[in-house]
Amino acid sequence: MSRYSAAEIEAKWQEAWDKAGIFRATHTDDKPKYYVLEMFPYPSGRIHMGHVRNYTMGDVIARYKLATGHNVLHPMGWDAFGMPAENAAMAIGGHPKDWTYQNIDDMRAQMKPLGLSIDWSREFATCDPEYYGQQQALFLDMLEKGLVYRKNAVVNWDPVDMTVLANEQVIDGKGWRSGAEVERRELTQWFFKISDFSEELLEALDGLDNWPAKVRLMQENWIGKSRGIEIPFHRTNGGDPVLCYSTRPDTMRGASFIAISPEHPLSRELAGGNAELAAFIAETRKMDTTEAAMEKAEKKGIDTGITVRHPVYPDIELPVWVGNFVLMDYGTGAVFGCPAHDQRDLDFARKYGLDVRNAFYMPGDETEVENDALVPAKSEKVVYIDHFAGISEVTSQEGIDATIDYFEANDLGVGQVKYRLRDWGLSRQRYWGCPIPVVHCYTCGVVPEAKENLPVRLPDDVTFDVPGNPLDRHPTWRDCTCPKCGKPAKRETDTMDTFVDSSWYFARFTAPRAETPTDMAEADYWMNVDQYIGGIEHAILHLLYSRFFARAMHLTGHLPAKAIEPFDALFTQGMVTHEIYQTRDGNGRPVYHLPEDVSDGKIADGTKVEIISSAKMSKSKKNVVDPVNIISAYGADTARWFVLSDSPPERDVEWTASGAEAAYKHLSRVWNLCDRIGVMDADIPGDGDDDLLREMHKAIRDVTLGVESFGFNAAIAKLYAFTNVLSKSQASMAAQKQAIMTLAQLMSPMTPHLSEDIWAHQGGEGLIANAPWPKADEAMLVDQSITLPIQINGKRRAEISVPPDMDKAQVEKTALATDAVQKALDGAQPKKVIVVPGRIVNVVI
RNA sequence: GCGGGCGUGAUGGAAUGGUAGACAUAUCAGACUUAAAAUCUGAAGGCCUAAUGGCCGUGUGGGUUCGAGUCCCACCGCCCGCACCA
Repeated sequence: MSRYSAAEIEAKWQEAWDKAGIFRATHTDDKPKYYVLEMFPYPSGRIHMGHVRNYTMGDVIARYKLATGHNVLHPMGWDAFGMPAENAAMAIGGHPKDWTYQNIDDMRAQMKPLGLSIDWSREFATCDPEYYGQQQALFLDMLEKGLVYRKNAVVNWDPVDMTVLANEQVIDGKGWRSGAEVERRELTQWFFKISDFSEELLEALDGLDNWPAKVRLMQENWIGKSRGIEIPFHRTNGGDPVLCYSTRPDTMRGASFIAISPEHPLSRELAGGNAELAAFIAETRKMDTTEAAMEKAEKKGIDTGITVRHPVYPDIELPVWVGNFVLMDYGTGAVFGCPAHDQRDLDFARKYGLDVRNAFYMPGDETEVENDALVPAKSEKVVYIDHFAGISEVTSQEGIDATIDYFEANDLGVGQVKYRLRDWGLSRQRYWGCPIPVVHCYTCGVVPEAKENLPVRLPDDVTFDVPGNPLDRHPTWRDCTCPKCGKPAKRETDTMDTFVDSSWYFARFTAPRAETPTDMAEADYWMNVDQYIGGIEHAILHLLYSRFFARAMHLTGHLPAKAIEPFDALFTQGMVTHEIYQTRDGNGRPVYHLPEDVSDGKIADGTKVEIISSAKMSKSKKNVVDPVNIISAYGADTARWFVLSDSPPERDVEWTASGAEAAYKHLSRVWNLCDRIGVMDADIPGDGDDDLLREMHKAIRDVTLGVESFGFNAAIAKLYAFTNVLSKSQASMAAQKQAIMTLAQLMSPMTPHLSEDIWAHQGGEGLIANAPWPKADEAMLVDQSITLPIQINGKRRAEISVPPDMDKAQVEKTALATDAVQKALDGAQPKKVIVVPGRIVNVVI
């Protein structure tokens, strides 16, 4: 008897698939196409279990679709630009390009043994000039269509390193390397006009039926449509009115101050003659640029001394403050504060001694607001106090609408629909990204690079020994000639946000070697992505940007109209987690240990480790398991089987050594089962063939349903159960052979190598990867009899065994005749009997 | 702070509003073995009971329903995103 040797069979079948070329995707019209895509990886150097889980899920779908007669496109590439390559160059020397391509080679080598059904002939990296050159062409087309423009925007500036910092490089308001206080600095930068598409991106969410509802909701909130009003507040002693935007104009009666952003033109103007104000504005510049930091920071303000008149209660004068919590990017950069109905405004008012005035009460409760703002739901009824539009007890929503109508009718303001969504700033002051293909001509100004000069290649001869962007100090690259007038010009030294690279790669996969960004015939055939799979962390930015890009590519003639929503179905998978093992050093600081260095809860020197509950695998906590080690110990099929079992795909899965071991044992059991069935006589008449085949058809039904609905864990549980039935079965060899071959087929999307081997062993024809998916026989799914639980007042008290097709009246009669029901009734009549056919009987007494 | 999600045995989890705990891990018992490992068989939510059986039980509190893990409301805890991380 042979033993299950994963290493041997996996290499063998991977070679067989390669030789047969069955995963090569070609455009043919005799089969329906199916495009399955997993979010491509950043080439950090090693694959991790999260990748294994993501690609295994995609592979299950791809292989299942192949077996169900589809022409499958399942590509893979590399999201290869980004900061880590530059950080590595700074930390350990070398060149970002060498580092990146080496990592890609390493990761491809680690990925191949997984046996994924990927068409490697379509592979590319976003840092290939062939890719980013096409991206530059796209950029120029978008520029021509007016989808790109320049404006000033704020960045995190490290005054010591003299460089722009990403948000993640700002720790507690300080630069991660220099430790210097980070400042906000304005630079002229390139923007995509995604805000022009706010309404469309919002409305189209409705059609994305196969996206998780939570992702659609998150995008809806991100776009943040609101109906409000712009109200000019006239200054009491002259000057331009202060234009405020509000979504709650119904609270106007409670307005007690105006707050403007530190970046508001009026703030800047006043700062000129007001040292205290100038200092305050300078202080707010030392806040980092993240929204979370802004929101969490203490709300501070300074009185400008200016006052404005309330538009409907002219005796009320409101002070104008500069507030660090007012965003210049949203609305008009100025708001009126209504402390009674907004907690933030209330805190601000209490801090600075400003008035608090209710605009409404709750019906029957005329208490003035003290410490808790009164913020009822918009659908709740409130009683407005002395409202100028004459309304009294209505919902807040009706109050808002009535107020806007009144303001518009009396020329006091203009109703406005606004979106929270801001334009997408794509400029990055970094080397390792796609160069923005424009030049700054000393004569003509900003001039797009000529298309025949693309790609604008990154120069290779750069160093990272001095801070800042190497492109900025590279004279031969930076200095160029103007494509328009031929006179001297300076190349744009900013590169593109890496989100640009990942916003259209799915389209490029349809024709990865095309001389234009896409080949319309191929894009028309392969688009859309039928199933997209990736992490929930991309729910907003990457997916929203891709939706915008698909529209932009349609407008510039690079995608057909049907592809403006590029992802038909989206699945967001959970993370792979692991326990954290730590000991303490002499100073009591934690020291982390790799799982492979811990046995029996101890490290090599015998010290006991503290176990911290499972968290996302991360290098810093050392709670990582290297897939390469797992594959060499147990094989790819075990790794694939385990990451799919136990947890539902959308939830986190905890990697445990015992779980991996169990997966391996199970696959060995299946292998041994196949071996046994192979060696016994095929003619032994058996017992219970019908029972075994009935279970087999149920397994076909359940596993098919599981694979189609991303219930991989449930499908695997069913496969365990069916294997248990088969291993105990006394059925004839013919029936057992049929059962094991079907089992191999049902397992083949998850454990393709083992399944091929069983298939070959049992004399199956060709490759199992090409074999048509089994179909469940309806007639075999019906049981001879079913067990119905009998409830009395909703509690289970008995059960009856009845034929599945017994009619309701007969079921009721049988149920009422049981001892438990008779005893409970004690001669009385039941109040009600509920019979749910095939499910349950409930007797209400 | 804002937006989104999750919460079920010792553990991971299963359950179209219809028998809560499928399947697996860990545990315990038995078989095989000189022994161990491996393998195979079986037990098992908690409490009470000799047993039959009963009571309790899906983060907490309330509600809808003949019936709630599932739907609604409030609260608690944990996780993710917040626009220059990918």
